[in-house]
Amino acid sequence: MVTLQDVAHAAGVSVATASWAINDDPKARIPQATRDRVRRAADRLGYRRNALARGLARGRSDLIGFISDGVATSPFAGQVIRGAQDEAWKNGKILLVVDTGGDRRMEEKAFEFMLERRVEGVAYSSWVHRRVEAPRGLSGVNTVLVNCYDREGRFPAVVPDEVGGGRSATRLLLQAGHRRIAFINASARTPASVGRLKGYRQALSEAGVAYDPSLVIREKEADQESGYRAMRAVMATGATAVFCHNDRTAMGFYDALREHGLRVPDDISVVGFDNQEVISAHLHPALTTVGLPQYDLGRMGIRTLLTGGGAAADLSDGTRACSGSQAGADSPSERDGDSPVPGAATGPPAEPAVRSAAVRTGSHGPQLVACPVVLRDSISRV
Amino acid sequence: MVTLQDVAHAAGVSVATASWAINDDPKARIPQATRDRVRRAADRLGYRRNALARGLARGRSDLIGFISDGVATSPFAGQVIRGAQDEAWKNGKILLVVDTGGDRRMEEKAFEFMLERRVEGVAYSSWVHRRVEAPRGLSGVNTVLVNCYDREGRFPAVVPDEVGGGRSATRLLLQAGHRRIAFINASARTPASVGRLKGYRQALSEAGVAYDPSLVIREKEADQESGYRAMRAVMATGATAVFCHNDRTAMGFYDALREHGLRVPDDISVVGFDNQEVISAHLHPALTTVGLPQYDLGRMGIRTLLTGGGAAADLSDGTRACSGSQAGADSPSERDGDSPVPGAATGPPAEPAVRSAAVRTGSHGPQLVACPVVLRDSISRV
DNA sequence: ATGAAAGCGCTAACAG
DNA sequence: CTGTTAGCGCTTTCAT
Repeated sequence: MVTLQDVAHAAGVSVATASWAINDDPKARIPQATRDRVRRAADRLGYRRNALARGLARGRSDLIGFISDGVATSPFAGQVIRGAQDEAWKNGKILLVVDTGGDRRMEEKAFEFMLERRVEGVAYSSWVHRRVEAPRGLSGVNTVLVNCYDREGRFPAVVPDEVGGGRSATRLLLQAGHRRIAFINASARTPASVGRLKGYRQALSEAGVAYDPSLVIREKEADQESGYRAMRAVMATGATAVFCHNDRTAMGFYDALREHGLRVPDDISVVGFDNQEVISAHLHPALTTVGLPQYDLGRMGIRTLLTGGGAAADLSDGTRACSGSQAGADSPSERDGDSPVPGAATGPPAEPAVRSAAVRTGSHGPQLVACPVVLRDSISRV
Repeated sequence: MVTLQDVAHAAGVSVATASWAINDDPKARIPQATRDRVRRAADRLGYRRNALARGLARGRSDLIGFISDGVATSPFAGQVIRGAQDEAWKNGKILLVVDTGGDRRMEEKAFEFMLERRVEGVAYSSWVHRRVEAPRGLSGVNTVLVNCYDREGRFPAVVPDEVGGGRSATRLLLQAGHRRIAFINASARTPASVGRLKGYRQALSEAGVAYDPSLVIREKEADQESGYRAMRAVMATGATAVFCHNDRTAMGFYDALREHGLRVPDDISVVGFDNQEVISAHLHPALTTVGLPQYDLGRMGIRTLLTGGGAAADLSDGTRACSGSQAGADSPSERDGDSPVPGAATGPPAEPAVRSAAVRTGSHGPQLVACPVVLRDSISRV
């Protein structure tokens, strides 16, 4: 293993100089010639920095912990990690990911590991948007909650804007001329069910349509079975459109419909939620739905962690703060510039993708990330 | 930040003694009393080991790199990570996960990061089972390929036993009395399409059923559309059962069937592949299918990395080597014991779950992991 | 502009 | 049985 000392020696300079050259430290004024000489020596010898030593000396690890209760469980979580990773990377940090499967014991072990590794913060994320019992052990560490929040609001949190999403979904139907719109909702009081219902009501109200409770079909779960079962009830209401709590529910609804010889969107328009691609993109006809801003949840989570707030960060790179319900329809485009990176040699690749995120930054409560509308073919004008 | 020195001081011993006590080093013979005294001092002060310093001193990081081209993309990859993580953990190691989204540039950066971190090995995994161009940079590092393999076989690899899986799927149908079994396959020559076809033929041949090429419907892709489209062709063959290349294909097939007023399994029996739960578990009727051994791929990958071979590892903990095609039907149960862990204080939680993996260990070619059969309701006896 | 040297927190000989 | 001490590889004053 070749060390900085070797490089210094080979380049005929001291280790100190070598160090400065390698990391091209701006505050060390070294002539370009020397820099190059060191660089070349390093390349020639195949030198590679030792992050352990570096971390020890600098007192920072450039590591960020990411605890998930289920990357595994869900087609969902993956994108969150992607977002988190990209943002971390952009700041010269790297993610230490642990999937605990929700196991408390594992969670604690995970903390232990991370703290020993001297992570600079930890993002605690949930598979499903929910309130969590903020695990003790988190206190004392720079923390952010992703796709979840704690009751006391002790930790900054970033979650999807369920209300805005429900509103967008309903608006889609309203804008297509529907007035009698059913809503198959889950009965458990989750952020999703409460929020989406609220959004549904807001949209109706905005459109001057009276809220009719009998149009809301409550199902215990929100899965295929529910949608399947709810179909009769929905059709009985005489609704011309239905907002399904999620894509899985919509899938079941499609099933039931087909068995009765009914068709989407001719007999009824449908909009889902979650944009679970395997389902929504491949149903017949493809399902118009509202997506979860997974990537952005991860991204904003890490950003919040790194800036210790988030609000400042939003403005700093073009992401616009909005009222929390213009959801996706017109979220601002944002180009990620090449932000300066600590330790230029380890700078991340430029992120070419243009991603968007409409974020509401309230001083109270979790940070809301807008849910984008995904237009497909399950709505017909009336 | 409290250091070992502080603890030593508080306990009235030297740092060396404190170190031994904390890590209860077996080869240091320290009276229990002293150990306890140190431990208590540590607890009292809230001491936490510094893995950076420790790693630097010991010359090992206890870090393993895991590069994925898509945790994000796929509901699949998650379980692989889980398996990898659990196995790593069991050995006192922790995973450094990077999702490159398949981007070459990012891949290289990922290597860089990992090598700087002095990972003890890297698992390079693909979202879909395929041959990969082993990225340069891997040479020189302890490596294992997961769910992929390189042409030259330079690296140890662990992949699902597609042949065995195809065979199991077909057998299921055969055992139910079917003789005319169609196979909707993807036409691209992927490990999945050639392997599953091979397995299909093997099963037929074993059952003394002649192979009839006209029963194999080739579709460009293997998605919902394909299944949907293939339905007519399948029914035209007069088959009483069909083996779909994957669950998505089966989903499309179901769709088409229903539109024609046909029913599963009365009009035709169906078996899928992949066990993509969102789909298979929730179709009507639920789809019998063959699963991908995702968790075990990850697990075996890391094990192979750690033991530098895999063969030895298999025998060492009860996993049986088999001929490579008894696939899942009767894979042995295995209980993960609490293997001894370097640095007892960081030992992983006991893994209570009983997982199984039938593995073929050939000296040539990738290590094969069996694909388990998942029985549901889409097959009827004939 | 560059070098010498003092750590960073811990481990592992080596002494006693 | 326990303490002393020399590193691990790098960063960062402080001199020069």
